[in-house]
Amino acid sequence: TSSCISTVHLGFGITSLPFPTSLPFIPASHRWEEEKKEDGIKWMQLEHRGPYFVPPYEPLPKDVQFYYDGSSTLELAVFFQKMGLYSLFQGQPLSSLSQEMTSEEQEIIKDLDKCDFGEIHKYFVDKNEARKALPKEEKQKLKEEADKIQEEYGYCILDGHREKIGNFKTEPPGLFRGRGEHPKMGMLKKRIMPEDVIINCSKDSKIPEPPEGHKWKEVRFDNTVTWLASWTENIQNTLKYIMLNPSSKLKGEKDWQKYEVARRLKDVVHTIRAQYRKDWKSKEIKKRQRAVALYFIDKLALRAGNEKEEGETADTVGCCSLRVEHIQLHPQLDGQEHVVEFDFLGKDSIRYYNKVSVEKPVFKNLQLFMKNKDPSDDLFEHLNTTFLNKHLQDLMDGLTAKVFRTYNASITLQEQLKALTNPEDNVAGKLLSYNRANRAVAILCNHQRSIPKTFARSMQVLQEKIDAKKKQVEEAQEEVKKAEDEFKDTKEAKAEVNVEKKKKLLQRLEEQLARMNIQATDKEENKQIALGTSKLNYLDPRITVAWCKKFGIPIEKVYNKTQREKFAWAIDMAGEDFEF
DNA sequence: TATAGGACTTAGGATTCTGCTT
DNA sequence: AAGCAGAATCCTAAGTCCTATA
Repeated sequence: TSSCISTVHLGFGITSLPFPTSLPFIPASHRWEEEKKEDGIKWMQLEHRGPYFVPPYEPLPKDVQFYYDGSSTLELAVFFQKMGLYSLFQGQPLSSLSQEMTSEEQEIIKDLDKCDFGEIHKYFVDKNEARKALPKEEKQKLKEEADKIQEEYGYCILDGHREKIGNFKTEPPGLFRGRGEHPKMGMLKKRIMPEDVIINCSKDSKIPEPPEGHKWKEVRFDNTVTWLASWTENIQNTLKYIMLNPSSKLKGEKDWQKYEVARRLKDVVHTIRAQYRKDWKSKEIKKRQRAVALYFIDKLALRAGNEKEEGETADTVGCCSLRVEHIQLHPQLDGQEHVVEFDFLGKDSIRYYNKVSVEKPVFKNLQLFMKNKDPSDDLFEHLNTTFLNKHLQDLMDGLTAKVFRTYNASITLQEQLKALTNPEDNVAGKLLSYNRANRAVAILCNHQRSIPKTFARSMQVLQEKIDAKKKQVEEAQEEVKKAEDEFKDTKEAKAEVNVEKKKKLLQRLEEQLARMNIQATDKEENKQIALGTSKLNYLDPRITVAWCKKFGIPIEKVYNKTQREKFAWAIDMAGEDFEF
């Protein structure tokens, strides 16, 4: 049941949603008039230039050779070294690659260890160096050329407005790099040709021209979807799309709608929690499994966990697809009762590791679900995301498993901001509180990043600065003492002034040291946590906007240009008393 | 009811840019 | 001018959830 978009003229062109928001929206400007759209209709006019095709393969100069015991050059060899994947394939069979080689090549190339990419590698390293060393004017020229492409292909017209496109370039051919232990790692991703591409636009628009001598696979006029072009990629045989940038009205509206659904969950979440607690004792095992899974999704912000085709992707799971081997039960652990230890790979093969004390019925149910099962058996064998989401839909219109993540993330930010922000703090102190609130959410959602390569070094630099500052503080302390002694001896006014002066200096240095220590703590706490994902996808931007307004923080301190563009709707809409 | 296909959001890593220090 | 670190941006994989079909 998709929501119908009705028409109310809102400031920067966001049409209103079918459900009311708690705050009146005061239009900042009337940029355009909207026509009412029917249910499921996404646009009335769509015009664009089609995708920008990445430059064709450039053969290597004759003197740059790929060697295999003897010698031969092929495009594949270039991908190999260019993507730095060679080492991943050493000692492995060439099965996925052999289909890309000519039979002649297959006859020759049997063993990757005998492949010599040295010259090709050097060629690209040199080329890269040369590019970096280019004079300023040359670099400027390249920049202008890129800007021109962006200008020509990077925008479309949607319902009379020029909108930025998110990804207007076709993906270049290369070796597929999946995340984690991906069975298709290293397969050749084919070049996208115009003949592969479906164009979507409006009938009466200027239909994009395919590149000289080529044809589109199809041109269609489907205004029930938002994509501009699509093609099927050859690795997983799935569709890829060209879509609008998050700054666009279409995406902004959708984003707003997402948070409104999450806010509606806020009103009923207590009922839902009462319901699943009741269901823990249901006679039907299926209901019990659903209730325990929902508890995890709510409490731990786990993803739904759809089934995946085995052997096609890395072995990762979400809530419904958890297996017995992914949890361990501890009746007692570290002074806590009913502890569940989670250890599994989630989206992007990011490890989820957590020890959680759960309510007793949950623990008992888990023991029941695990009884007489192998480690590789499903924990919730009667459950899947369809069944769970159907149930959620009955509990609230538009409710699905992922709404809990949005809801819990946003409500956590709001609560944490309330708890952590000290009105007496300066801007830097308040921003630290904001980051901490943001971090609480990132931890909840398990948004991780690899520790930056430069982390240890930059931490060391900071530590050295702290040590130096400590020394300064100590010296200043001695200075104060010296000055005090002198004053005691002489009782001169000049000496008294000096004491005050030294004390002030000491105080300033101590403050600087405290700030540095905070910075170091912040850095350390943040090294493995990615704040960006929650900020961009889970936190209702109106909470942030309201917080900024309330405490006089300039919005640029928390949102960069791109983020301000994406959240333009919220910046216009939210007052300081906005409540999620 | 199961499955496949389709459309869309969410995700972390790689690359590029920026602004500072040396 | 070069070198660097951190921020911003780009890239595209990997999820969710819906609909159509058998």
